[in-house]
Amino acid sequence: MSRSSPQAPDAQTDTLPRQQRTYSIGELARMFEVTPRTIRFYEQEGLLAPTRQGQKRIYREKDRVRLKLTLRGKRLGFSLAEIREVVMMYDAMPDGNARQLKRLLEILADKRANLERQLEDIRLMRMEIDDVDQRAREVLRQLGDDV
Amino acid sequence: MSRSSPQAPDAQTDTLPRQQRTYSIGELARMFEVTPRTIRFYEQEGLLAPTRQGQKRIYREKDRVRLKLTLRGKRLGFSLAEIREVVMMYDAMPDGNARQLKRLLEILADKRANLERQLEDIRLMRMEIDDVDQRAREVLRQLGDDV
DNA sequence: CAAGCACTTTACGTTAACGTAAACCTCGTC
DNA sequence: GACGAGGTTTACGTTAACGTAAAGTGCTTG
Repeated sequence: MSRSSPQAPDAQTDTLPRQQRTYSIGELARMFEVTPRTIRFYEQEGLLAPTRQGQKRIYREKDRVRLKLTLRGKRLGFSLAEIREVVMMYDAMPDGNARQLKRLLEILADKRANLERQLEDIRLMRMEIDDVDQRAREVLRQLGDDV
Repeated sequence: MSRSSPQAPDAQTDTLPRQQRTYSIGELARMFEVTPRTIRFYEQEGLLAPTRQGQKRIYREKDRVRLKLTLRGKRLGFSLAEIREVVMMYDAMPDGNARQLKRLLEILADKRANLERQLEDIRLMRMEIDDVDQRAREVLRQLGDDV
């Protein structure tokens, strides 16, 4: 699997097949509308593992994807610890022992259950919002006659 | 709309039409699997407004529903501030002026958009979970041949 | 009446997830 | 060679959402 690293260190801009593209912290931050601080924090929490070029962080596709997944998880209300749990086990999978793998399956089932409940919650909350919306429009309409 | 309050202050147990039932803080806490502290905190944050009987808090149906909605909102990752915003405006609706109502509609649209994005997030995350699950089972199967 | 619940208030503690500030490199460029 | 744009580390600050502990109230039950 180890591919000989290309010796051209610089000269990348646009024509790269995306698998080899790299990103600076600022780039990623703009892409996902977060601050660099957030990205560094996620690294510190073990969610990202960029390489270095001198002292600067270099992010690969893998890191970008991880960041995306992390932010998605956050939007769904997962804690960074929960997210890390899955992500790290995913990485440890190839050489994972059976116990670890079964544990992973458990966690996944758990997350899935969580998602299902969220779906139901969304359904219910939608209905309530629609309801409130209706009423508000009603009142507005009647107010309109007055104005 | 004002119904004369029934004079029997005690003697309630089971036969009440649920609209008149009241709850203690402990009851509610058990019902929703939260601590009394949480419920008091929500009151302090303006999400609940129980009446008092002496110094004890008395919760009505309305409070129970609010608590339910609040917890649902929390499961979806909303902050208490966001939840309060909607809940309070909902209460202020009947005599709401047009500006307030339009603001409410804005907020609702916002929440709705949020929910839609969450739906998409859930869809994607489900797929990824399914994927990881698949792989894990694969590895487990091959490991099974070995064991 | 002592004991035990269930409740109360007050107040300080804790955790997660960053924000913010200061002080320092390291380029390209004017 | 000063400087501005990006990057770095270190470290303290902040906010939300409660937890936890202490000390008191009020009822009812042995």
